[in-house]
Amino acid sequence: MSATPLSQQARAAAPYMEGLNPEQRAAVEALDGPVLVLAGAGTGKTRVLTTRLAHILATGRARPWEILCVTFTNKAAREMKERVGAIIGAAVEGLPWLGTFHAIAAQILRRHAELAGLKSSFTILDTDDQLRLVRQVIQAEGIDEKRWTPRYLAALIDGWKNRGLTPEKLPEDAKWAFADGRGGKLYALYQQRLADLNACDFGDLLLHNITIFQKDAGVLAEYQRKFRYMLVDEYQDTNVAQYLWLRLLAQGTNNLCCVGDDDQSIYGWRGAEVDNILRFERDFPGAQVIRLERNYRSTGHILGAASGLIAANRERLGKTLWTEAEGGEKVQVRGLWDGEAEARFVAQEIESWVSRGRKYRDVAVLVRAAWQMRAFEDRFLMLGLPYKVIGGPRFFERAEIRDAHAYFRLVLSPDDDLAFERVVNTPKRGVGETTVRKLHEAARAAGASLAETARMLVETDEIRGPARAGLKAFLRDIDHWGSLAGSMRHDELAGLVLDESGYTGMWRADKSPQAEGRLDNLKELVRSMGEFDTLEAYLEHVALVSDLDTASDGDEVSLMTLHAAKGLEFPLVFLPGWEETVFPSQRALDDKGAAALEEERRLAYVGLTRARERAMISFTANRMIYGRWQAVIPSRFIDELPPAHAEAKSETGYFSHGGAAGVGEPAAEPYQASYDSPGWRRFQAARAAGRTGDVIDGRAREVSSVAGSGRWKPGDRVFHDKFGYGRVKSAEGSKLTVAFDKAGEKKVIDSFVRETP
DNA sequence: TGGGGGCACCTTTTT
DNA sequence: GGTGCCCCCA
Repeated sequence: MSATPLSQQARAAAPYMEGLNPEQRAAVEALDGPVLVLAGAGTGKTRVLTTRLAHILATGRARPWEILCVTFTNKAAREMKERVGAIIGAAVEGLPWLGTFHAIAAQILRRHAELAGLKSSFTILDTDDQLRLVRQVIQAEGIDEKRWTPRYLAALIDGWKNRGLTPEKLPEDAKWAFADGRGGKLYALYQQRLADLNACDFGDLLLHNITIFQKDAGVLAEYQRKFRYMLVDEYQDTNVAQYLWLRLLAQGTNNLCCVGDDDQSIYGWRGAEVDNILRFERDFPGAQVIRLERNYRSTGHILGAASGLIAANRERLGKTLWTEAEGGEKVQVRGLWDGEAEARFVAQEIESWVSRGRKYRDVAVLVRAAWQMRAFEDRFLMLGLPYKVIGGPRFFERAEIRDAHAYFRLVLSPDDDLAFERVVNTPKRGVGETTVRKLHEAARAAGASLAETARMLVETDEIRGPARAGLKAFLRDIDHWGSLAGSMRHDELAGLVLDESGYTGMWRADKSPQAEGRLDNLKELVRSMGEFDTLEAYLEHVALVSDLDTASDGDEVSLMTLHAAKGLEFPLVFLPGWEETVFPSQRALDDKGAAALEEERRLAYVGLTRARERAMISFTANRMIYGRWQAVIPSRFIDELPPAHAEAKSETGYFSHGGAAGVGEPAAEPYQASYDSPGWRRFQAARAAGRTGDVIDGRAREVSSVAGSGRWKPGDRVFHDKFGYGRVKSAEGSKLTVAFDKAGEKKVIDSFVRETP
């Protein structure tokens, strides 16, 4: 027997390599120099990433603390830790530099805070605190905050930070984006306020890192030496600041491996630059590019439909995904009357799926915007169909949780002005706006914190009456809790603070229906604190994590936005609301034009590629948006689906028989339309001619959408989803009176469509 | 100071 | 349609 080649021996010695395809193996073994792994949807990206990490460790190329591994979400970081741990069987605690961009940047910043003008105990502000601070800066400058809103400035500052721009580096023209050229000054003032508070916002974590690295060559060199291998997940979603940060660090060993998919870049509106991934080979000369193109997730038709769709994008590197699971079901496209009909349809399909022995948990409904969820929730609740909303209101962003955190922050540092301001009058202590303004002014004059200032003023006659008593009690409480901090378990202390402050009492006295839920949340909060060693550790955690783990493994349908669905997969996926203005979102198109359209298309691509076995797209003719009826036309993305992989079906007859926006005789029998059916062609023709139906909101003051007021004449024949056929009796202003054939009664209705002759 | 009524607003949201 | 916010009044 001939000797086994060495390479094969090495592979045999590495069981974790078992089952990898050649591309995946190449991505794991390309260890020298920059590497870009273009990993299409469902091609085993996480597997490659974790195996690569294990491989680096197993071959002794680096020790655990010499690897930097960055993800975007805590969930991804956690999953990675678990999977690496499972492969190498070692204590994954030994991977201290595996985490999110922000967590790692915070870790580095705490070590060198003084180089950024902070103390290492700095607090990390959330968006709410950030907004309040921006408002204060605007007010202090005497700028009209109606005309120039804090929200807008906060968004600008965020954008600048995402692009790695400190106030000093801000280009002249950028300053003109706010308050007649005062944008730059306000930005600088905001940064000064942050420094005074020993605080930073999310954007600062990376920005300060970059500043430190650029200012102090010694510190940079330390990290460049330390990180012998660098791995980055979801590279297509990095922003300029993250790119700069990575590039600075990578200049040491140059062993940077980025994994991503340009076709799944969907966070451009948050500052992500697809350009980073498109430019990789130029940014990192000598880079290897490895494509993972074998898809293990979806059927051939689903993959074909998704690939056909994404091919319409110009800005992409290009991949050809393939699968051995050829065939399967074509992607189905359904036209429906309105959102209610769509929800009925989806629910019915789910029930029939389950009646065939499948699970609710195998199903996901993916919407473009959160408001679309309501119609589905209503229907699911009515039917008792089990579902869960993923990524709903965030636990740590709820008012009661943030109030509680403010109390905890005060216990640790009474000089935390933002926390002080937040809860000084919650519950009511008679300390109103006037008193707080007085404190602010005095604090500014004295260069002291609000708490310090309050201590002084309550001893004078500046503050009198209930405000004085309230403040005194508040300060006394803070001191009292602070003195307990050393000697008590922090979760017990937390419960005590919430009780003694009267905060839980406030909610107990509240008779509104939400109050009970808020009390539950507070209880859950105190419970979850027990999982941390100290109050400080807990607060650091919540600052960098957006939500509690709500890992429920119940048998429930998942309802979420397309954004929230990235990284997930389901046997059956519903993609409702594929209508122009909804998806692609008109708002996005208005803001950013062609680039936004490509991003919307990528979002559609992400949606489709979540499906393993079956994908169902639907659209409606009438959509209620913000209480307004709108006539809508099918999304252009539907036209871009290759007919070889998608088919249009209709059982309602709305669009298959439709003249305009699906108005017409309901089909006598379930009607199966294909892509070139007469009904589909009529529908397209009506759409091309702009005849999309006239829609009236019976209660609105004016006729909405394409409907022209006064275009209705007595005798017009109309069709309504609920009431069937009818004739217009009178049309005065926006009020229409219609007699329906079936019911034979006159009635003003919410919406209907005029039949096209 | 605080509550109630009127009114503008309204995408997506990894940290 | 629903909600958060502002203003006005008690």
